[in-house]
Amino acid sequence: MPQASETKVLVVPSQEIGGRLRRVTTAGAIYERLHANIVSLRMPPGMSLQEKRIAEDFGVSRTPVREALLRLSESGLVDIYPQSGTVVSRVPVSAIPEAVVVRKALEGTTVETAALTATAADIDRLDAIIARQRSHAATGNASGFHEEDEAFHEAIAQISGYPGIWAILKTVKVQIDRARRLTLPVLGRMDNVVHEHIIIRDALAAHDAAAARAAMIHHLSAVIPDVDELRSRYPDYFC
Amino acid sequence: MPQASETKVLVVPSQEIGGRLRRVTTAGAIYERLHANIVSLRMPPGMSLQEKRIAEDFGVSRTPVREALLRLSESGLVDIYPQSGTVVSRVPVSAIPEAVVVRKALEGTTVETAALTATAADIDRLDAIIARQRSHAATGNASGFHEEDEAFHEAIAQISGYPGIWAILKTVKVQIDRARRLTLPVLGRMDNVVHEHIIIRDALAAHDAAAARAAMIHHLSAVIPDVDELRSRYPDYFC
DNA sequence: CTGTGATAACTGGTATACTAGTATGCCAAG
DNA sequence: CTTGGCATACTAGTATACCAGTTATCACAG
Repeated sequence: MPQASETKVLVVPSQEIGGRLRRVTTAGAIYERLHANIVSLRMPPGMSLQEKRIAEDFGVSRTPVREALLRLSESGLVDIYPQSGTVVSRVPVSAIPEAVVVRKALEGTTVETAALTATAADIDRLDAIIARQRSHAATGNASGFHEEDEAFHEAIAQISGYPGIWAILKTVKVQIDRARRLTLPVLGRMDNVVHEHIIIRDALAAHDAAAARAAMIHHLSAVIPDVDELRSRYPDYFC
Repeated sequence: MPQASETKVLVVPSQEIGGRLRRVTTAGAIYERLHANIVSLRMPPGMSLQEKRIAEDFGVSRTPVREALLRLSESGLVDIYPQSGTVVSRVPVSAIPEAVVVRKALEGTTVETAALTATAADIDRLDAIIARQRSHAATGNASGFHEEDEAFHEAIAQISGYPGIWAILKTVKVQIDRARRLTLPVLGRMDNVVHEHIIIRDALAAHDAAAARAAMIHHLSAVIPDVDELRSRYPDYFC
């Protein structure tokens, strides 16, 4: 029962320094936690959730828990059946290819634009991310690797001048990430990813929009999880 | 005070027949209403909202109102300042060009794919939509026209086999629509839209993916509101 | 043994009460 | 007249209580 790992009482920092003057809210903190648990599959698809139970685990009332669950349901990570129950959503198999298509369309555009506008400082930023990612690949730090992977793609969106596109991509990526988490991390794949990132970086540095787009499309095509195989191995996790 | 138009008590149908077994919830109904009011600018950007006030107007408690406002804040239509207040969000000017870019990228892809897969029945469906839209243009029915416009673009997403992409587009379109609502409806523009739709339809019928994409990109480029002009005319509505 | 219906034990939805930050305006001190 | 500080009247965030469906159970009739 994965939820048992949440028995510790939630601690909400009274103030968040992060530039924003926005207070960290209990509901938001719970959202973050549940979100992380679902994406990491510690709360697997199909797991039933109860507002009351979660509230007790976190040591808060049902209200903030409820708000967190509502947000998660908007993200498609939980399904709420009124008066009946709430479950961690199964990964909709149809969403996987769709998500890949969206990524190709959107990231193809951002990387193309970024190729035209990238400055030397931008390239330096990408190099720093790639360096960190390479070291994580060397030490087999999968979560750190994934973090820098996201940073790389987000950075390109920012360089392109369309940072809001990354927000869209994050919500789309989530389903892909859940499916990918089921495939055992292939160590060799990490090195490939780094290599593909470097190709993209080089195209950006050379201001070659077409090459950048092609490299990005290729990169995104290489990471499609084999849905059929996953579906047969974890039938309960998909729908 | 636009909110005065909401003094009538909210009526929640006890059951929704719409195929889904999902009960219509008070919070959902309030969300729909507020969403419509914001997009239609009956609640203009910058207007301050209060949970208590809205709850009284609808004749319900604060809870469902609060849930509706939380969903709206996720959609970027309201800004919630904890312990301070809630306002209808200003249209972020930077979001307009970004939204157009997203539409081009995503709809360029869907229309391209749809060109390859469209059946005769699909084309008939588009023709029906176009016919209705033309009649709305003739009678000057702006809201009906807009409805069919959305139906046209949604239909293409469905034909392409990526219906989920339309869900993304809806959330993106909302800011464009708010800005566009400020420009007086140009009657001539409606006829242009119908004409552009027909060009897209013809390309789909001919299974010409490249022409379809080009027609869609052109169509989407033609409807960009003049942000600078709007900004100077309605300074309070943008940020 | 099996199908069926009353019922009890859940679920999430809503209403209300309370807490704790925030903005505002008044008043006094300079 | 300006300005600093404090009292007050807000706001949204959270806790609790209650309501209305849904589902599972189990006794009982066939």
